[in-house]
Amino acid sequence: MGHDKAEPADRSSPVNAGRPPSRPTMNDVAARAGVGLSTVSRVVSGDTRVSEARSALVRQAIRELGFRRNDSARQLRRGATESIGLVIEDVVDPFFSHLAQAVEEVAFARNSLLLTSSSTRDAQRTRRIVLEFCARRVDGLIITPSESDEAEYLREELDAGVPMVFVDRPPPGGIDADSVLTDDFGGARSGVEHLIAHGHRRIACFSDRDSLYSASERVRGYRHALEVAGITVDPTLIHSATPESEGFARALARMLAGAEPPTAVFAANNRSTIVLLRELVRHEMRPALVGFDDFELADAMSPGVTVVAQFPGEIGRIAAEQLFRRIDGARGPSHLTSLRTRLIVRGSGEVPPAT
Amino acid sequence: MGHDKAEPADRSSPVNAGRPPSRPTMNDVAARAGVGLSTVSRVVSGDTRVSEARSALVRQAIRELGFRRNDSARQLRRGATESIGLVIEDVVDPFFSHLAQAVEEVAFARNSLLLTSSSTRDAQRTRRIVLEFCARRVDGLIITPSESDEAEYLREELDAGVPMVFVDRPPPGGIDADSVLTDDFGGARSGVEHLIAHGHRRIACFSDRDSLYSASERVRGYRHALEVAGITVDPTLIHSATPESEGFARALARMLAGAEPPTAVFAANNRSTIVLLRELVRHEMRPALVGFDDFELADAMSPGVTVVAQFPGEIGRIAAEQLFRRIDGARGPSHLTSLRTRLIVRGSGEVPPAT
DNA sequence: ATGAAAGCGCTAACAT
DNA sequence: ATGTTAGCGCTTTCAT
Repeated sequence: MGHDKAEPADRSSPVNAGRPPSRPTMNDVAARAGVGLSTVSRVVSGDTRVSEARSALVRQAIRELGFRRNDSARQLRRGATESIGLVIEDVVDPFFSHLAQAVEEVAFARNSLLLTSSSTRDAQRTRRIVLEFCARRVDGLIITPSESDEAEYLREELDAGVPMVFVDRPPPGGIDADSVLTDDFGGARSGVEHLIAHGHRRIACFSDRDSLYSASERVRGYRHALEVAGITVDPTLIHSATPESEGFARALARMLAGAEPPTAVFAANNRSTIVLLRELVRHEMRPALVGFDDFELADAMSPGVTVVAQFPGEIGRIAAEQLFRRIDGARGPSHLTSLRTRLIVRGSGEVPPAT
Repeated sequence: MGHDKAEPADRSSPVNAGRPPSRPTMNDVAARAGVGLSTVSRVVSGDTRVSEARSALVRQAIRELGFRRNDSARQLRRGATESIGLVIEDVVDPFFSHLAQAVEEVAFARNSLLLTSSSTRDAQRTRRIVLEFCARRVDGLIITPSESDEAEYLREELDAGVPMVFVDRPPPGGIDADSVLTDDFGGARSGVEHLIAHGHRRIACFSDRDSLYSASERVRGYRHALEVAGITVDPTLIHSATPESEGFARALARMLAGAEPPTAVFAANNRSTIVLLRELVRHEMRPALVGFDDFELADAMSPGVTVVAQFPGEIGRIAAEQLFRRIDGARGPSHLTSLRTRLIVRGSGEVPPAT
């Protein structure tokens, strides 16, 4: 006696040794504990309407068998997965990892599992990830849309009842959904105004591809600040391309070697800032610099780097909370949340123009 | 005609407007296409043994209905989820985000979904995440064990047939499983030897809590390097605590203000390096510095920061590949993979001792 | 090539 | 308080 129980025949039999030993089910537990199936279900689900005696019996059997509820079955039956999906561009980018961290905290507190995947800025990949998440029947989605997202499949899923919140960029293709964004225009404007206030008139701008919402907004803010100050925008001082690309360093070198080199640089995103910092060290040049998006060690550089800080953690937290509100059934019109930036003065933005 | 099909009664009915409109199933598709259920299943699963005519019919119906296969049902039936779980400490830490990125790439290439959660170095949370992943029946797990992991539940899951690979630290509690680690001892030793070679004899060491495997290994490497060089280890020059803690900056200040201040500092992890860099800038002190683990902008500091680089991406890639080998049925004895570090010389480690 | 039917492991009525 | 039963939506024999 002791182990001649209702074990499925294939478990730990020599012939089957080492094969995926299909795990015990609630039925196995019920048999072992000598109770009904639903009693087991109740105990596992924390339903209180079970006598202490039977409950103990069940818990005992669970322990002996190493039972773990199969969530696939639970999800199928209940029609909800208690999970949400997050599509970001790149986990390695601190902006997105902070965003993801905040979303994870909210999800964790709600007992929801977070599925995160990186689109690597590839619209095809974004699409594949979103559809995969939907096939897994996530309760909702938080998405950083890729620049060229054709919105059709998103709209379909939205119509099918999957709540979505878009972050860092507005919903693509005029989709009507919640979104949480940084005030890119205002932030860029304030950063450039800061440089102007310190006497600069030749200010270069290094952004990202113009097809990216945030990139183009920031360039717009840059232009606006100049115009308001009565400074003519010089297009040769604007470089819009992926910071990782070859041309970036070359564009900088060209500007610095020009007839009227810029005395200040506005780096419109964290990767631009880093590339520029590296290049400026190499060239031993020290123009004034303001970066968009704060970064670790900005205060340990010499001089410290003045930045327009945005708040990725806040974006993530607000987006997740809004998403759960929708999941809980909130029906109102879609929200657009725009987050103010904050200028953090550290030294690099206050360097006066070289005379 | 046109929409009087076999729709479940509750879909898009006025009374139910806006409620989770339960999505169409394969049955709905079959009815609409006028074919059998299994034909739909075959088409969706890419089974070729379906006539082109019927296949087209099915795909048409799928499009019209916006059908997406319910993976919960599929998983339940098939007994596999095509997903793996990854438990890291903190997504925001570049070490872990690079690790996660590499795992994601391998999983993506295998059509497996990656579930990532952060333990925040909390053993309870680690446990909850692991059990959650197991309830979802992930095909396998990659785990950074928390320092105080009691290994029992891990062993149980392992015995239940869940493949596991441990990263950055060996399997806890003598569990017999694959692992992928950095050569922490050797790396620390080489970093400290580099400082010694540049004439330093008073070398401080800032590590993490000693209960962390990698932290204690690195301190061991530090001690070993000193001993081999015939330098007496001064315990007042060793600080082992979470870099985020209050005491860290104070410990540094105390050492620098001491009778025989260190002329060099060994920072045993990336967060220590960053905290130290910040503090040294504040104090305007420039002792020689070697950090363990490379970081962005290490080359843009002045001087550039010399580091013992480890390769989190490699760790992640190797761990994921090993995991999938196990998932595919590989049965051999467990592997321990140890990755060499590389010293990257940038300036801060070559500062001579102050005279 | 196609369809009918069984059943994966669970939850939620519905009995008792 | 407890047990019985009917599915959730899919895959997979097994017939045809």
